[in-house]
This record gives sequence, structure tokens and C-alpha cells, in this order.
Amino acid sequence: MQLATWNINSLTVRLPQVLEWLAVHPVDVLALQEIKMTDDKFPAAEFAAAGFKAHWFGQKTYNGVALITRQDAIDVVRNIPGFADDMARVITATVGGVRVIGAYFPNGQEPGSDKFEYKMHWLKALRSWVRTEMEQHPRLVLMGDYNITFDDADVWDPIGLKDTIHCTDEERYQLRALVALGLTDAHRLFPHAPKSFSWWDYRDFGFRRNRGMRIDHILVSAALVPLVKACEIDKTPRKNERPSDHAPVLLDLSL
DNA sequence: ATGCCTCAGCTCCTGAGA
Repeated sequence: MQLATWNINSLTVRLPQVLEWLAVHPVDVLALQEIKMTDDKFPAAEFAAAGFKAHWFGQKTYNGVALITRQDAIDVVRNIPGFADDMARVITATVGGVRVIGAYFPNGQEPGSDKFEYKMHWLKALRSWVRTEMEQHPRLVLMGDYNITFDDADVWDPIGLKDTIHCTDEERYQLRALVALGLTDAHRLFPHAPKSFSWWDYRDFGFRRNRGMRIDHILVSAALVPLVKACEIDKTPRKNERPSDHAPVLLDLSL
């Protein structure tokens, strides 16, 4: 079983690239973030023509998430039950016996800002949701754009970016608290080249200079850890003429 | 430096992203 997550920064613009990527990587589950469209605009027919089913949760202009699957997804839940939120950020479903949560974590903009406070509240609500889901689903994957680095190894310039957004102690504490529920960062189960990032700024040739961060993550529950065969960031789509600023992250499971 | 990209939208600028 193969799963992947990709923040595509507008599905309207990136649909051809997503379909092209799926043709090369026919994963069982692809979690998309920042589809940036209302539900009536979602290109379900195009995915169906390519052999994929889809569940989506969008909104106007911003945010929006989807799960693209080869087989049927069941028990679909949108956003975090019990947490009032006008932003479309989370979609959960069961695929092939695995509970999959695809999430677009808030950016937070700047420590101390209202958006940062919202990010902290959202992170606590998500943790509560993941805990609940883990109780019922031993096989669980939480993947998406976390907008948080684990530590300095995930940052191209840890000194210059110290205590800035995605790198603050508060955010990293919340990420560790998620892990403490019994999740494992699949990427770190394997050796990777130093400075393996999943996002690069569009500006100043960020990708060419590898000035990026690893903020897109795949966390797996304990029952899945022995089944993880590989976890890789695919930088190929970032080399497109009009790329997303994020690269997809792939997980290979013995399932 | 409030910018250097990129995208959406009540679109010739602004807000937001990260």
C-alpha cells in the first residue's frame, strides 16, 4: 500500500501536474492540501477518468483538502468534530483498513499574532481528534502540510530562522505532543541526505539553492511502524515550470 | 527592506502563504 501527501497550492492550477504525477505514482491514497476551490469546482470527473475516487472538502480562495483513492474510502469525516472552524483543513477516511487523516495545519503567520493563537488552539483540537481516532483505529496515518519543523535538521538556516514561524518552541512542543500519542515520523525511520526538505520559497531561487524546510510529514501509528518500507520526498514535481512550492511525500507500506 | 514569488478574487491591487 502506498500513500502520499502533497500541498499543491491550487488544484485549479495544478490538476494536470497531479494527474501526471499519479500516472507515474499510482498510490492508493493521495492527500491533497490547499486545493483552494469550492466543492462544486472539484474535478471529480477528471480523477475518475484516471481511475481514482475522491472525497473533498473545500472553500473559496483558501485552504481545502481532499483524499484521492484507488479503492473506496469509507467513514469520511470533514474537519475536527466538536471544534468550530470556518476553514476547511482536515479530511479523515478509512481506506483498506487504514484510518487516514489528511490535514492542512494553519500557517500561523507570526508568533504572537492572532493567527498564531489560532494555530495553537487548532493543534490542541487536532490532537484530541487524533487521540479519539487512534483508540478506534490501531492502523492510523496522519499526513499533510504540518507547517512545523521538528528541529533544526528540518531548516535550511536554523540560526537565521530561529524562533520564526514553523520553528518556534511552542509549535515544536505541539508537534512532539502529537507524536507522544504514539505516532512515528516515517521519514526519520530511514537515513536521508542532510537538508532533505519538502517546501522551498518561490522567491530568491529557494529551490535551486535548497533553501527550504521539511514541514510536510507522514506520521504512522505503532501498529504500522513495522510495515513501513520507505518514506521519501519526491522533488521531481518541484522542477516543473509552474510548480507548487511543496513537494509530495511518499510512504510505502507492506500492506 | 514589509520586498524578493504565486494564487484567488468584488482582479490593474490586496491578503495570505511560509
